[in-house]
Amino acid sequence: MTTTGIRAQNRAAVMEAITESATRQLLEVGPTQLSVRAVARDLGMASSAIYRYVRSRDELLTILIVRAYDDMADYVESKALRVADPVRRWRAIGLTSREWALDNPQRFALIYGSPVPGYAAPEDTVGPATRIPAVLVGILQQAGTHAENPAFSARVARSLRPALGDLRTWSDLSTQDFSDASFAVGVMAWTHIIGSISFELFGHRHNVVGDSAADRRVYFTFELDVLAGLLGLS
Amino acid sequence: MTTTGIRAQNRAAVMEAITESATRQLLEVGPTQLSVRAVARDLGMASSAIYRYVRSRDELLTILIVRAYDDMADYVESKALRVADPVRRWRAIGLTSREWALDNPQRFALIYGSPVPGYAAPEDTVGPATRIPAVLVGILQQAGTHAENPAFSARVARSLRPALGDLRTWSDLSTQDFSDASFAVGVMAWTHIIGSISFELFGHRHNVVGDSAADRRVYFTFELDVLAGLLGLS
DNA sequence: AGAAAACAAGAGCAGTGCTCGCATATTGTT
DNA sequence: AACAATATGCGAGCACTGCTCTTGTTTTCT
Repeated sequence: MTTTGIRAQNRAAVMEAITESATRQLLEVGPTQLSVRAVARDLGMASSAIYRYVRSRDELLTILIVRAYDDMADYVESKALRVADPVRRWRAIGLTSREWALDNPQRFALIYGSPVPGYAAPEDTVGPATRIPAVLVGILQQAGTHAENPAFSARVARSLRPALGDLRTWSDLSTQDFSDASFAVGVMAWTHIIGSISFELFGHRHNVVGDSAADRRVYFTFELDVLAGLLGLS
Repeated sequence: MTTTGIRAQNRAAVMEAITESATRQLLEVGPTQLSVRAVARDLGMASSAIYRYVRSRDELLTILIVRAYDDMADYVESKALRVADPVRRWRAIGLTSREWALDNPQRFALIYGSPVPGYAAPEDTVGPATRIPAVLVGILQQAGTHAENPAFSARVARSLRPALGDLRTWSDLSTQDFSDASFAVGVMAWTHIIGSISFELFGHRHNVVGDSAADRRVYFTFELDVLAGLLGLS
């Protein structure tokens, strides 16, 4: 095994130190101001040495993106999977997602704000990015097909179904436990959670919802309840 | 009048040339890569001369932000205000907002993505930013209080009302034409429009909704219809 | 006409991402 | 054990960035 080699061990340690220092800088100055040279200074090594471990600044940001997705999913799962009731689990997903975002605004902006690298979302990110939505899918499966609102179930059957992605990507269960309508509304619900948090974090709630933390939380909870109705959970 | 002075005229012309060149660069390379020096090069002037017209790079970005808000509102208003029927006007707001965003992804990211300057959203931006929501508020006023869904009207009266901003900021009409519940759901609707467009533009619809432009449009229209039901418009 | 203000240009500072050549230290192979 | 291949670290350097300061010129106001 090469893992016992001095070099391999050291490499892993340095790699960890780089991401750790970069994460710390990210929290302080934000994604746009994150500097490879500053990370090198922080670690006491030459700036050129960093490039032995990280191909470019964009690759460093990609690493931070993956870690942010995973950390957020860890946090949300640790709280939401405790509660079994579908409605309460749904609310837990929303509230803990928002909590994590308020505690890590720069990291939230990194993953859900405007993409900082050119445009390519590397494949490494899709797995961690879908962990929380996967929990939401589980709720909808558990709750059954109650989201079959006649108002749009006809529309779904007619034209929406072919526009949706493959449901089997998201679950091993048969599709009869998880209708297209539920999936369509579930995507809406997740979109709204992230959209609302983004609005709050990026300053678009000014003069719309009260500025206090309590007001913001009340309104967000209201949104979760409306969405629960849409999901057929209430 | 100083406007007839050679210098004042020239200053206005240079100012316009700067923002015009900056906008062009914004479309090409995005907000993060926008460079003051490149604008100066494009205009054939020394880089230091730009700072006679623009205090800093952030101020230049703020100018572009205001223009983006205004251009988007111009476009949406020019289409949506043509149709009188509330439901159709609502759909027009959503569809034309998305159209503008797809045609101007970098400018959309500039105003609705992660804030590029430190954190301060200058006061100059709140006016242009609320033009489209104001149209939406007009629809809700015209449609009356049909959004009084009993499911959450009680909740609104109980705890949500004090968390909302002052309605009078948004309209001259009396509040009896425009309930708190309508306002609360209206904010949700606008939040969702921007959130959904952001998801689509920033790559979060991968493997969720089909990749074709037609699929994306079908799903977005579905969202608009669901929201119309929420708004009490359908 | 002369003072005051506005403007343009260049040099320069401190910082950035990234590359290249060179020295050193650790590996794998004869 | 000796040697070659490889991995790592360092410093210099390139081209770029935002921004400031000084110097000289042009327009405006008194």
